[in-house]
Amino acid sequence: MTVSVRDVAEHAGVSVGTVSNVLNGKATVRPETVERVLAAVAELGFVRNDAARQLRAGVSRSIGMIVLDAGNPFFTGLARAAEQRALAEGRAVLLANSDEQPEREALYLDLFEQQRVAGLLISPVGDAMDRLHALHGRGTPTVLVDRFSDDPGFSSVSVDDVAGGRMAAAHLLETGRRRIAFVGGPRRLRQVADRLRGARQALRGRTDASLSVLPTRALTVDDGRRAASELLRLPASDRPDAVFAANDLLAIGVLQGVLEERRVPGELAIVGYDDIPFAASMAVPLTSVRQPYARMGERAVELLEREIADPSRADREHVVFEPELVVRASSGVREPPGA
Amino acid sequence: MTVSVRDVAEHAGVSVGTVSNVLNGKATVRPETVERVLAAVAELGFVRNDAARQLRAGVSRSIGMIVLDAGNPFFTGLARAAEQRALAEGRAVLLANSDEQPEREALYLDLFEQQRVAGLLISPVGDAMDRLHALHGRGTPTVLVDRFSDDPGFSSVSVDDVAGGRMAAAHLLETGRRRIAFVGGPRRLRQVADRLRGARQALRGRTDASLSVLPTRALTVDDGRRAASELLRLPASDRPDAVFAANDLLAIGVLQGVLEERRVPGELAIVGYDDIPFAASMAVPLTSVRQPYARMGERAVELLEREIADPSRADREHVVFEPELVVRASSGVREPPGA
DNA sequence: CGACTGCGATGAATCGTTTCATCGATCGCA
DNA sequence: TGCGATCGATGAAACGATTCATCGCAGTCG
Repeated sequence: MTVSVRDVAEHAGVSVGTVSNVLNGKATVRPETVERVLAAVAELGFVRNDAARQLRAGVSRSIGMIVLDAGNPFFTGLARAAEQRALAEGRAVLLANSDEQPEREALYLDLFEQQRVAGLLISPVGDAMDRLHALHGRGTPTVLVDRFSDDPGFSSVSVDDVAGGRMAAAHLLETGRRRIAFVGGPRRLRQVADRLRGARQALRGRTDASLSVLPTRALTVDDGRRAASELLRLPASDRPDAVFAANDLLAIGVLQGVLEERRVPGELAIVGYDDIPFAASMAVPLTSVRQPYARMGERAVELLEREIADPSRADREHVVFEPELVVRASSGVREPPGA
Repeated sequence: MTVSVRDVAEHAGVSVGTVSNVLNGKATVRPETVERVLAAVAELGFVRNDAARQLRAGVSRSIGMIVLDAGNPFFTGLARAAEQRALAEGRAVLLANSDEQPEREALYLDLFEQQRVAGLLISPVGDAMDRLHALHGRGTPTVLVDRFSDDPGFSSVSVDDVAGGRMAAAHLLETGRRRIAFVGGPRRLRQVADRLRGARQALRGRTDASLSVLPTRALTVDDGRRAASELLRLPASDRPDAVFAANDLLAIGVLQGVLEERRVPGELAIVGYDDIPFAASMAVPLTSVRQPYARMGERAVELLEREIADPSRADREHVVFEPELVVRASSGVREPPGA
């Protein structure tokens, strides 16, 4: 049924070892022999069996990447940059989506470890550190993405989410808002917890302002809509005058839900997080905290390559990027012309 | 270094065959033996080597999926639905992004074939049919996605893009537009060619209306912006009064580029394609042609499973979904309340 | 002329799992 | 008691590519 190196060898009148050498570009084969082998490969339609190769070689040439939400442009941008960088290194990136569910994350971790991927990039759901340690200890190079690792065992690439949260809340305070609602969840996601923490820091010591928390099940547009309808059901006296959403998808959902009944930004200012490409062109352009996702993806692959090349534990590195506040109309500030 | 079944067998005091039987849930093992083996597995931290398993079994349990643009919410939605459906079947989906580039597509086709994936879902870039035939002939079950196959060799799941294009253009004509510009490319993408063809059909026989074509390099927001600046550079007499964009990303780009200088929809109506979740909440909510991506993804996996189960060539099937026009403000029609 | 060198090519051993023919023990039944 | 059937368990063979010790041969040198 399947064509193997043995068939190719026979057809070309050489040994299997020679076929393998040709396939792998070893220098010790005479040009005319190379040609004969390649002709046989083409004629028989031979396709290398990667399982057999890997079995012998020990590891694959792919790296696995597990993101929290493949539907979020932030993560697809991150993945795209990582893929680009990895292809330059001759590696493919296999993308998996944990969907913020620990079970799905576990499933893909198993899959990737069984496949003996060369390395792993992951935005952990939150309680996966034990599993990751185990996997890491068994020899899978791992880099945490969008997650600062206090753990010296892992390299990581992250953005200072506490600072980002602080910037968002400070901006709202500066522009006169006093009743801020944080919309986001689940709390086990570090990103969510940190952004909330940052917002709390900005409020610290301010007796004239308050921060309430409206938890969501996930970070999606739908959850944002649901949050909006909850906000609208509140009696006017309890209603916030600003929303800080844990990411742009939520912010967009809130915007959609609130837009018909309430004036944004007049009565309700909105700030999101991630500055996804769509944020700028919303019905009310969204103020957001920008993360340099392209550089993050590249840097993550670079750290991973370094660990793959030398798994000695000496040189773990934690790269922390600074977020940047991008002010647009949704927070009630005139959009600067040309922005 | 690595722990193998042999080590587990030794540690549990059984044979390798028994370990394998336990691992695969074969019924012929005594419960207490099962327990002993599982204990050894846990204690030694054994992780099955998928390469070896596949080598023996012949094919993997994953299916490969190659999409044109992982940054497009339409494709991520499609992939997500496919993944959901495949997980129910006990299979993982490995997602790859051809980025509309034939070379990247070829690279991932090679990768997936070498990995002997159980099946393949693909939105081909356009000129890949020869390669696909070869791969298919060598035994990889394949289903074309978002691409009607005139080719009886492949099952396919698609939307009638010609009808979609017709609907979009007809809508613009009905609402009084006469100078329509089609923005999209590259033409080798069947989706682009078909939507344009549909638009042409709607214009057929109309001497009072015209359709010009503004080609783009790809289907991205950036290309849409570029197209917008080209449109704005035209002398007023040549300027179109409507744009039909080949997908929503382009349409959003056009909207962004045009918004400051020109009134949408007054002077320029815009219709997009895909109805991605962000379309409804744009600065000017986007009229678009909706595709049922979730059902498409599910159906594609179902067709693929059928072909995996029985690769006999009798029952290729071509599922064609009907698109649906969703009218919003960007085409100059009042958005119905509550929509 | 014989020993030596280096180039090309060889093919058996190897990776870790699954499969399957086989075996020993236990049990039921005549 | 003896025979076959059943249940659990065994372990060698097989999957297909890569590796590496080895070999034949031609050319070179002393």
